[in-house]
Amino acid sequence: MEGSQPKSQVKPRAASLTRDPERTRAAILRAATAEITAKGLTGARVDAIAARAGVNKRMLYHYFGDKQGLYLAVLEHTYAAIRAAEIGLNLTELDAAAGMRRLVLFTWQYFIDHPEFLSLLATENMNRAAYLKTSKQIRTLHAPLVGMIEVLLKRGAAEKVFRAGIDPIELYISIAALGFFYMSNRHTLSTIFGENLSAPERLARRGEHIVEVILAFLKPTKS
Amino acid sequence: MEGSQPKSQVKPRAASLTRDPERTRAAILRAATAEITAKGLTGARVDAIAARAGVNKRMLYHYFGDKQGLYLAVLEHTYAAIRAAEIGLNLTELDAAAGMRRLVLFTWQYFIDHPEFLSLLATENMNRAAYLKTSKQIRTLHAPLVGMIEVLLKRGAAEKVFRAGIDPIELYISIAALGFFYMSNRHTLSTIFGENLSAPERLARRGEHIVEVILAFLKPTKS
DNA sequence: CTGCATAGTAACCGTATAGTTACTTAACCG
DNA sequence: CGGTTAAGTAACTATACGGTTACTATGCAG
Repeated sequence: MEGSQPKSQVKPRAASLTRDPERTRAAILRAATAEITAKGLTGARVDAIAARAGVNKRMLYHYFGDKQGLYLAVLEHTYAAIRAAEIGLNLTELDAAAGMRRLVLFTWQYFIDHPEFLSLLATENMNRAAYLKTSKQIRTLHAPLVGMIEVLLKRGAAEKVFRAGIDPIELYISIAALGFFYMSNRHTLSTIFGENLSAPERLARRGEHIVEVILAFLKPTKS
Repeated sequence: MEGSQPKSQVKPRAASLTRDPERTRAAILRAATAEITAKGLTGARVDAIAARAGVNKRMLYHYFGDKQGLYLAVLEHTYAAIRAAEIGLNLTELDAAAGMRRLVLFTWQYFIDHPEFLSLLATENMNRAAYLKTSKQIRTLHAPLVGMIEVLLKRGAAEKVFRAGIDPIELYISIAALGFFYMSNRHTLSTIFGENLSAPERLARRGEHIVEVILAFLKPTKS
């Protein structure tokens, strides 16, 4: 352990000193995501991002132009990540109700696992979606869950286990809302109610609650 | 209109030049609320707040200590306002289902009318509720809607129009979530879906959707 | 009617911050 | 292998920003 290896000193510090644009770019993006989602766009400091990434500040400007360009890259990267995860969801083997349950729980779990996505959306909505509107990339990334919901609704209606005439976008918003609000506002809610809403058992309970609410809404009225 | 009144010139400019601590304080608070809810705490500029309020910047420090003190005052004032509105809600004359409908629509309408409340909560959650936790005032301001929901749930269960065993806090969070998320994320959602979610008819439709979702969840299962 | 506390003004200040300049060094291509 | 391009560094800069200093004016208590 304490011995030095005089033999193979060809590139002892190569891994960290060798130039590697992709790694540097990725490190900046990671650091920026952490800093911006923790402090917001205006609260984030470019010096802090550079320090966190372990790169010279100049590199942020080299790769991303300016702070706003970096923010846009973070936004696009984060949206691309959730879209990719959504596309990985396969519901074809399940019946309509089980498929809907899986879709709802998938969404809920994604929010639990990716608080940075919630923070970033909050930040971008404070900006009135100004950056999102400029991103052609994100606007071509259609939300696949809406399409999946549409299919489930049709199948469910055919199987007579769901009501007909439900708007998939309205439903998608509700599924997202029930999880998003709980997670994104967990700090104020926990304070107001004097309960720790982030406790694992509380999160599991919330997931079941959301499923119940959505399935109750979809259930045909026996009249 | 154009004539001057030479008679009563005792205090011609009195209203704007006379000292008036309460009015000045209120003007600062109003301006700070607008600036902070538009830009966030870190994005808000004390010079902008002073200019908007039409007062000397020094006065912000005179009345509120520093920027953080001003933010806390905005937070407390905004929470006090919603609590006051909630207390004004009277559901005693309605049956359980009608009462629940009114409570849900009241919450929804409050979010529509008070976007500053939504922005401020988003900002405070980015702060991980750090300021809320320091405010004894807000923490003594219990959410009255939870109590009202509890009463409605009991009455509804007795009338056999609601299921039994529903947690009022979980339900409160869901009622808030279905409206809050839609409004607070309306900019990104409108962009993604290419629809204007802020259109009045869309808001009305959303209100009815939320009522439907909540009442379906409360409905007893005929099994 | 005066003097003292408080409301209010204007100019100022230190520093934090986004962004730049001027330069060096590695890598790759012909 | 040499030279052009891109990756990377260090030091710097202009300014925006939160906060302060030093002062003036008002109004009310005694």
